[in-house]
Amino acid sequence: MPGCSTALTPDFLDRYLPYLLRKADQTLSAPFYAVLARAGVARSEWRLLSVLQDLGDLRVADLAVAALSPQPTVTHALRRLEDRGLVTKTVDGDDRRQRVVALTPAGSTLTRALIADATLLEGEALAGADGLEELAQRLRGLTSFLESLAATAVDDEVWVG
Amino acid sequence: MPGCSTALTPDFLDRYLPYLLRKADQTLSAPFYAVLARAGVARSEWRLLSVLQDLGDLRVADLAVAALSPQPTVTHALRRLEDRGLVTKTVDGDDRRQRVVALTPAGSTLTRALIADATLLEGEALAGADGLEELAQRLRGLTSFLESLAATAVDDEVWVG
DNA sequence: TGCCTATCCATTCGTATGAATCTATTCTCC
DNA sequence: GGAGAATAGATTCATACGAATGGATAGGCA
Repeated sequence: MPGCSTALTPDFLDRYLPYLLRKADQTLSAPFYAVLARAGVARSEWRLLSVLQDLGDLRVADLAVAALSPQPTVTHALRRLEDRGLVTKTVDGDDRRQRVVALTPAGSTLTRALIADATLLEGEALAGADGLEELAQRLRGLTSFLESLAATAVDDEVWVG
Repeated sequence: MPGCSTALTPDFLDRYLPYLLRKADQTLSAPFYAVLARAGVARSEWRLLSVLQDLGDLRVADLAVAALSPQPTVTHALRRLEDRGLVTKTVDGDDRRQRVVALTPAGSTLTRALIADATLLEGEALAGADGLEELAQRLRGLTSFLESLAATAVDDEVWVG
């Protein structure tokens, strides 16, 4: 009898926060992913567009951080978006290594439409669910807690080595 | 002046639950991803291993659902894991279309070690954070709420069309 | 039984991904 | 001012990804 059919860590996943977070994300996002597909926008591209719409023009590195994506992935996606005329990249005057990314009017229009759809779908999906603002608050709090920990760890490394 | 530098939907992301979920996941998981990289296990593979360890032997389709991954992605990853001797696939006796996936002893050993690391890292990261069990509870509740909605919607489609 | 449909999983194939690396530019400090 | 370190971002390239599809098996029904 091959394999180890007994679950040796029962309910690990059911208590493992990353799994729960990912599962909630996927379940909640599924309907919107269909919208994106119809619009011909990849998920990685949507992340860039929504960040730009929300935060305004950004350098590539800042965009990568805000969009939770690795920098090369951002550069690739930006080229696709640029080819479609949805964003522009302009060399920063002060530091010519830097490129400032901005939505074009067409990009902004598309993004605002997508955000409207996302908001609508989220509202529909979550109608009847309660404690959402508290959930959001907890998630923000958890993330900033973790980020402050990471910052402290980095500082420690600097001090130690 | 190219672009639309004004943010027309300020704070959309800061209220958009999928973004918050994803951000929390990435921030929390980052240290463990380094562990996976050292172990030579891809994230998609880790998801399969942890599900198998947690739930026991599964058919490919069930594995895909539980691991939150598309079925072809699961099939690809399973081949890699099989090549490394971490899982086995056996044809089900009753229904010969089905393949039952099981961890090998080596796969189970590796997975238990990874789960131990994950648990340890999560514990370290979350030490000092409070209200975690409530957060987990809310996430489970949100997901099952969304899933019941989706089930209802599917039923509706059946009735209507 | 024979046919039609549904289901399970594998495969194909074009594209996206991201680790590693490279180039260009700026900063630091003597 | 010039050498070396540091940083921004582009590029390369091997690989993973997943939508679409195919092949095999099972179920339903005449």
